[in-house]
Amino acid sequence: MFRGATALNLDAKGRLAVPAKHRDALTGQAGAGLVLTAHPHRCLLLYPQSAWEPIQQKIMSLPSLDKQASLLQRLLVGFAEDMALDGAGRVLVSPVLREFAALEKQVMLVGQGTHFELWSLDGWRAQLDEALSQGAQVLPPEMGDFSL
Amino acid sequence: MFRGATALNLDAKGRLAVPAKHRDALTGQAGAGLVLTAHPHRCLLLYPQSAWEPIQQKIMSLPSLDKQASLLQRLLVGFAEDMALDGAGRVLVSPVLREFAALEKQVMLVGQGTHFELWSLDGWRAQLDEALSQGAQVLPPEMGDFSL
DNA sequence: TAAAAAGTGGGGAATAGTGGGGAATGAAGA
DNA sequence: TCTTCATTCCCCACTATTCCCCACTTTTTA
Repeated sequence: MFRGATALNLDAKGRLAVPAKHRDALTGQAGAGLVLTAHPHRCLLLYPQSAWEPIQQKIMSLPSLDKQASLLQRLLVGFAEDMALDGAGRVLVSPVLREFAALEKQVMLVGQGTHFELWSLDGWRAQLDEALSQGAQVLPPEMGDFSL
Repeated sequence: MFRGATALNLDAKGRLAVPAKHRDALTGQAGAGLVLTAHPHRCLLLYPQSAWEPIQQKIMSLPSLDKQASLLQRLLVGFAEDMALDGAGRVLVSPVLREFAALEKQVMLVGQGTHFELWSLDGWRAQLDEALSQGAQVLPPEMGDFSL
C-alpha cells in the first residue's frame, strides 16, 4: 500500500533516488522489477512489475482498431519501461518520459495505493490548486454524502 | 470519540506530542498505527489507521482515469502518511504536510469524533472568525432544528 | 574511413540535512 | 508537595543530494 507525497530531486542524468522507506515494498523479495509509464494526466506511473502486468494485459485485450482503445494502448504500453533500483536505490527516468511529464529537477513522488505517480513540481501544484479551488465540487456524484 | 481543541507546539523537526489523554484512544491496543493526511480546507487529518482504511478503500475504488476522482485520490491518499507514536508520544509531521497546512510552531489539534484535524493557529483562527461571523447561518439545511 | 569528441549512463562516495531517540526543565494538576 | 506532562534541546545515525570516475555508444571532424 503506497501512500504519502515526497519531494525529491532528479540528478543530472535524470535519476531519482526512491525514498528508502518505500524500496522494499516497491521491489518486494529478490529485488523484483518496476515499470514506469505515462499517465494521460501528464504524470508518470511507477508500478511494481507484478502489479503492472495485469493492467497491461487488460489494456492490450482492448480492440486495437478502436480509436480510443488504441490511443490508450499507445500511451500506457507505448511509454512503459522496465527498470530496477540500482545499488543506491535509484531509477533512471528516460528523456522521453521526463519530457512527457515536463520533469525538471524538482519532482513529487505521490503514493496512490498500488503504485506511485511522479509529477513535476509545477504539475503537482497545479493538481492541488485545481483540487482545492473546486471545494465540494471535487466530489464525484456517487460520493455526494462522503465524509472524512 | 475524539473531541476538544488543544493548543500545541511543533518541535524544531516538526514533531507533535499528542496529548497524553488522547494517546490510548488514538492507538488502541498494541500501539496501532495512525494516518495523517491533507484535507481540502488546508488542514490535516489524523486518523487511527483502522478508521482510515475504509475511507481510503472507498476513495481508491473510484475510476482513476476520471479527472475529478483522481484529484481527490491525489489529495487524500497522495498525502496520507503512516505513522506511529514514538516513546514520548510524538508524531513527525513531514515537510510536505506542514507546507500544505501552513503549519509553523503553534498548531491546534481539534477533535472531530472519528479523527482529529490539525490546523495552523492562523488557519484555526480564520475558521473561528468565519463561523462566528455567520451566526445562525452556519447550520446546514438538514440541521435546521438543531439545538445545543 | 578512422579518430576524436560529445553524450549518456553505471556505479560509487562525501556531506549536509533530516529525523530517531532521549533527557532536562518548568508548568500545571492532583 | 509530588506527579504528570508539554516544551525544548541534544546526541547520533541515516538518507537524499550532489558530484565524480569511468565506460560505452553515437556523432562529428579530419
